[in-house]
Amino acid sequence: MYADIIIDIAHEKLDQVFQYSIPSELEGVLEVGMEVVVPFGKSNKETSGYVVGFSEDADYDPKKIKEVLGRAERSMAIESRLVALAAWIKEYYGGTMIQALRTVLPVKRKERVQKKRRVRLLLSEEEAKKQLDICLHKNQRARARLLAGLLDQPEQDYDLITHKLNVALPVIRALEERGILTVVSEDLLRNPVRYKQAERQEVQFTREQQAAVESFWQDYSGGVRGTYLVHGVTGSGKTEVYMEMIGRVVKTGRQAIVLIPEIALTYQTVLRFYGRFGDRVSILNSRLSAGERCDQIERIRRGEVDVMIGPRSALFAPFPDLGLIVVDEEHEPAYKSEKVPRYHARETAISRAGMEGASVVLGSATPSLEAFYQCRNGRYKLLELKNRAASQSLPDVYTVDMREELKHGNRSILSDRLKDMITDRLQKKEQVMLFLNRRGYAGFVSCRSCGYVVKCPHCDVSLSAHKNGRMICHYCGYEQPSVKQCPECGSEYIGGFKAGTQQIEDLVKKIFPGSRVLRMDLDTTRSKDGHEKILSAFANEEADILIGTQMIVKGHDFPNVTLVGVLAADLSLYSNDYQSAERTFQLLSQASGRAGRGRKKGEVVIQTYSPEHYSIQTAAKQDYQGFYEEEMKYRRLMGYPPAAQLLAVWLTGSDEEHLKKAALYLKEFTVRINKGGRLSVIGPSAPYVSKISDQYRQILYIKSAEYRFLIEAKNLMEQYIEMNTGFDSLRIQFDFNPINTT
DNA sequence: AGCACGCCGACT
DNA sequence: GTCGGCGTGCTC
Repeated sequence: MYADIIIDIAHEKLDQVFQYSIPSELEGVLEVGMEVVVPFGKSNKETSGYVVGFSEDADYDPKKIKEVLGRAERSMAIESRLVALAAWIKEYYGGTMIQALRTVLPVKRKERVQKKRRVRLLLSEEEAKKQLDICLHKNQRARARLLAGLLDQPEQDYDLITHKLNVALPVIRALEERGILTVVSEDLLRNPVRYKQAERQEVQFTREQQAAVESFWQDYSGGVRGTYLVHGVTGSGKTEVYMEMIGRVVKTGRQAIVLIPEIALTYQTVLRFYGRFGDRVSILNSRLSAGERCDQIERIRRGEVDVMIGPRSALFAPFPDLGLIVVDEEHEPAYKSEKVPRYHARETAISRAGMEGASVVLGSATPSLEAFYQCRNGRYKLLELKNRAASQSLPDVYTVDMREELKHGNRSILSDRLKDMITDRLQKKEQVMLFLNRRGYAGFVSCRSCGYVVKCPHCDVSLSAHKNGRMICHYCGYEQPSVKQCPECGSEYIGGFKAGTQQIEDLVKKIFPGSRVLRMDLDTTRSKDGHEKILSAFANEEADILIGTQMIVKGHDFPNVTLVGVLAADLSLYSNDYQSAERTFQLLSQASGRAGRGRKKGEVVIQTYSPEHYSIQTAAKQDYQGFYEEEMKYRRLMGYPPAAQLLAVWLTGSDEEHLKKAALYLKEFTVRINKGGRLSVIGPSAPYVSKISDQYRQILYIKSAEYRFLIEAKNLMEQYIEMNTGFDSLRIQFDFNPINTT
């Protein structure tokens, strides 16, 4: 029995597992995640490392394997628990242990950055020049380079010098001994987040809010830990509920993490938390510099922080006694990591909470099917907020059948009804949002006359039109030629959707001359703060109409918006993945939630070619349960999550033929290991984007009733890939219950 | 990262 | 020949 140990994740060259034998006194004592001391290198220097696993036999010359010396003196309990979480992530999502550790312990590498080292020249220019001559004379090239560099600029960054001048540590040390230069390390723990005094608004809880808090607190104070789903409509005051729960947990001396999708981390949200918890709140986000982030971690270590707010990565805040993790907007695809390990923050939060005796509170207006499914199973507890807190009423929603518009001879993107309503709002000096639903659009083909969409006969997802005139299913690889006529009604109005936000802007300006129009999409938000500028201009009523893609439906309340128009609601409905209906329901619900956030009542117009589709009908009625029931029927029938579990295996390589062959071999292997028909294998096939910068891609799907069978299959595939050199030139990644974010 | 090894030019 | 500096490669 050997222990697999990682020495130091800070350095890439040590980015591997080292095997050590276990002395008898440590047998049974060592656990995954434990910090140990081992002899390392030629001088057997005592170094600390983490146990990341165990193996029966040696992968290395057994004569050279050394023994673990013992447990680390001041082994930090928090880090051990995070390493254990990394081990769980590796097992659950695939990838290497090092990748998992990097995800979980990003702090380690920053410890050095904190002690920023600088090299300072101690001699005068004259003396230094003399030294430089001596060095040149003695042919000490590295020293000369260093001196010349310092003559240029007497004080420089240590890392900069070692990299740019290509000087190694011994050179610097030698000169330091001679009193020519000195290495200064400054400890810069900068001030924590700029704390602004925010007045705390006293809130009166609604009966629903109160009930949700008490239901949670009754369990928590009674020692019961669990997972809760707060299902609350937009404007129902979910944040207040979280803050009350957190406040009570913090009072017991434990800490809390609040996860939010990165884009939703607005200044306003943070201010509300500051208002309540003062400077015992900290934030982590991508806008903080590496140093600032490191300081926040240090503050956590010193016990100066009770509440950490941040995106996905904030989940790994090293709190000593974590009591609660809140995952707001739990359904957001941003919670799924797009890098290996492709972990899902919701599931990982639940796993961490389980390890540390904490509870988890999920929140959403449109819960993911996964989360609601667990409520139905009784694994999560459902807490409902059905009414808006400020007693605003929910908007009225109308659907417009665009097939009828075509019949009446209106071939424009805007329906007559929407045009009339926009005219009305312009007169009343109220504002309008037009939302073009382009999420997940992947070239599906539909009939504008009857709404028919060409689908894969095996997978029940829409086919993608490719430039070669063929239509392909990206799940199983089924292919057929493009259609010129609708197979259903024979109409020639069949094809892909072509209009973008630019065309809509032009059209709106033409139909409503004199109206002030703002457009928000990737083009107009490219500049720094472009996003914020457009939204605040619209909030200041500098424009009447805001046109945009899904980015306009998130956050920001515009009290004067009384009309929201959803154009082409179908675009996300027929994107070629199994979650398209769920995405559509979420987007339509969110878009509707933007209307009528002020005193005036809001209205929503949904334009669609498929008004009969359940995701559109239930979204119009704001009927989540109805949607859930219908969607689960489809997921059960097709064996998609959460009714079953799905594993995507991505293969990437530069040689297309070799890649395809390897994908087939891997498929055959999975068929061989499929004991008792627990797995069903689909593909391999080319994904919608089948080539990125000359790297071809293939994808293989494996379905199973239970997640653990997929983990088993993943582990066996990893072994198989490791053993067969044919896979060496390829990159293979596992993605459990994949989420399509394109 | 930190250490040893081995190459290569300079000098007793 | 030997000494010392500097690049390179390895660490279970």
